[in-house]
Amino acid sequence: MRRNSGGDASLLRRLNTVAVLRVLHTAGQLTLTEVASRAKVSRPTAEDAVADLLGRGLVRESPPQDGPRVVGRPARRYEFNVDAGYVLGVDVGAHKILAVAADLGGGERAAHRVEIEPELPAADRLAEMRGALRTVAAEAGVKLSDVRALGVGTSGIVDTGGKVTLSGHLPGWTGTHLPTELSGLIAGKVLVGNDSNLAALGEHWRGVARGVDDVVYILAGRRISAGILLGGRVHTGRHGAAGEIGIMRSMGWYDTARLLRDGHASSVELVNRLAAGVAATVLTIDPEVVIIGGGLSQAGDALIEPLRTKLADLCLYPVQVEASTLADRSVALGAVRLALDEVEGQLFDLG
Amino acid sequence: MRRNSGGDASLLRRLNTVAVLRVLHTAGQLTLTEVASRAKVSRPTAEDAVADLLGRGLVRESPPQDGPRVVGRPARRYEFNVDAGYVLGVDVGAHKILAVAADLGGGERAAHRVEIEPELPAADRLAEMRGALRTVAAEAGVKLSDVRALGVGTSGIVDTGGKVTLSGHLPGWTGTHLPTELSGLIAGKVLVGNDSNLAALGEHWRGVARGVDDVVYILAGRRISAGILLGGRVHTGRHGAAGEIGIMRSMGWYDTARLLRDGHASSVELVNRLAAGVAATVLTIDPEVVIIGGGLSQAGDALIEPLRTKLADLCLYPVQVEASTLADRSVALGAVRLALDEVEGQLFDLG
DNA sequence: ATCCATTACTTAACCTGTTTTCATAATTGC
DNA sequence: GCAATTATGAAAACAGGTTAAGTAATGGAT
Repeated sequence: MRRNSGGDASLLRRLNTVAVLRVLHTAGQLTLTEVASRAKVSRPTAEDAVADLLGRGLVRESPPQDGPRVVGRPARRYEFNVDAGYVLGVDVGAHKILAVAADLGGGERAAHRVEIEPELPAADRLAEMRGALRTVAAEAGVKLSDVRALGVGTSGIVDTGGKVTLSGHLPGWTGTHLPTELSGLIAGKVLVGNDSNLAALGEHWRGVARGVDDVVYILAGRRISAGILLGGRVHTGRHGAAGEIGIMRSMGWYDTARLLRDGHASSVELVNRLAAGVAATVLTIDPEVVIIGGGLSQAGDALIEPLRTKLADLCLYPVQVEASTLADRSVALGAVRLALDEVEGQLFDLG
Repeated sequence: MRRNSGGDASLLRRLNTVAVLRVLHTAGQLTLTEVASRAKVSRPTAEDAVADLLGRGLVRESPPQDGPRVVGRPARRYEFNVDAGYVLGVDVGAHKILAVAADLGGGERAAHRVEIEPELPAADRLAEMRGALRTVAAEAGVKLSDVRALGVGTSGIVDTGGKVTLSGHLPGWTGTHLPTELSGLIAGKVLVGNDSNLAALGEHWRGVARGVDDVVYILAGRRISAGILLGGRVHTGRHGAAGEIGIMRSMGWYDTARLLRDGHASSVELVNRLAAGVAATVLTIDPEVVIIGGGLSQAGDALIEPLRTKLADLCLYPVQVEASTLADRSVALGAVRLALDEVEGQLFDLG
């Protein structure tokens, strides 16, 4: 909200209205008196703002409380209207498409999963994706015109405009401009993110990284990449390629993955190579927590424990290492969160 | 400036005053009409704000223009008062202490350099530092009571509170809490940063990274570490250890440095090992530019050119590689910038 | 030297929005 | 039914910003 220009009284009104909305968004149901005190405005101002927000459908009156009555005239209660709009999030991977619908409060309304073939051409993949999004919206009872933003998580490298500039293993996927392909579907904006970055965002929101703002998420499977959250925000880098540590020579992940597939690699060697790559990232970023996700994370403590030990040896400071708790839903949830961030930015940054 | 509470008309006044100050800070000399139009307030409001800022000494009237006169009543011109306060920056290293004094406009007023012995005990090093700061202030004609902030750059790992939690080669330096040691000296706040981070900040401000917001600065000498700027802000990490890539096993910098000292390492091997370490950081961060500084950077193009080639080979995207242009002044300048950021934050975030 | 065009400065009236204050409404407990 | 308590609503007071009109200072033309 870094304004570098001034304003008149109408700015003040917008500021106060946003402050009231914010208060109602973070707290649950509140009386006008509570709203006024939390937003640090007088009661009449709070009343004005709430009336305004009611008119715009962003706030609604809560049903009467059934709790123990107290003395005095009972106050009306108001709450953020989570049905003021909806967002969709979708994870499009090699083997599956997972779409999730949520309300503006972040409440999940529906999820829909489609299994697909890795070899599926880009056009068909896109068609499946559109179908999954339509289905999940229908299941949630959400009209696509009420969808305020759509988050998309995809493997590969995504530039700031939402174009997939490099995808190693999805046929024809490189060069796909996802906002163009999907913008006709919904009313709102389309936001695209790299899968490991969105997985990090998902774990930050609903998973093991709740409350932790500096996070590295390691997506470990056939390939390996890292998703990076700094200050709670996704770090994408100049080309959107931040965290693409899989091609690091010294790490030898390609070789390891090949050996692993052929059954030649011992788990000790696997852990050592994984640890070397993770250490490079941890030493660079110095995060608070490292989350292990992707196919390899299904190994559970058998992988995590030795990795912890090895990492403690390689790094300057011990770093918390955790397994993903959202399994293969983390990317889709991160996509939802990306969409929610966009909508909340619109709601809170002006009026 | 993320306010989550509202306000009354007095907030509006503070907002407008800050907007006017900002306009005057970024532009040079402006007439009231220009101020009003740039700050998007009416002329009387701009006049009020300027009068207020004049009273607080943050703005001053400019001397009459000597340019070609135009028709009409000549306007008075106002400018940000760079003498409203001063900042100091100091780089304390193994071999030297470099202190710089600057005004609030970032103009350098004096610099003072002291050569010291690497073995100097911490107490003596602190004493030399205080002396250098007093000297540079005196040379600049600045009273220490007018110093609004002091930035300190030191090698080693610095936590968020400004304590040196780990310093490998300065005797007794580990555990030094620099704000405590130096706060009696000046009126303002003491801010501490790691040397490579501040070097990155310095290059961003006055060096080769001007206008580039995602920067990795490689401090390469006996030891190696990286300073990281993301979105123009220093990234320190959880423990302040972000960029401490020197201990990375796969990189073998320790060995290389030893071989180098003994004359056994070829420059090819040196470049290869350096490139491996830098690539690990570049792949993780995906910065726009990599700056090579420290002792090794004196090799100039003989180092930079092969490094560019090797990095292009190791990384996914070609990254711009440049030699530091500030030589051994980058840390001190970064320390000045750190102090200026603090002061500007105070000036602009409220009134 | 005087007057005019031009631009800057100053002041007063008006508007928007917030706060304070006071009166009124709705509920519980006796 | 009445007192105590708490919420609601309306009016007056206040602060700050904008618009608009008048005043001051300068260069150039006559």
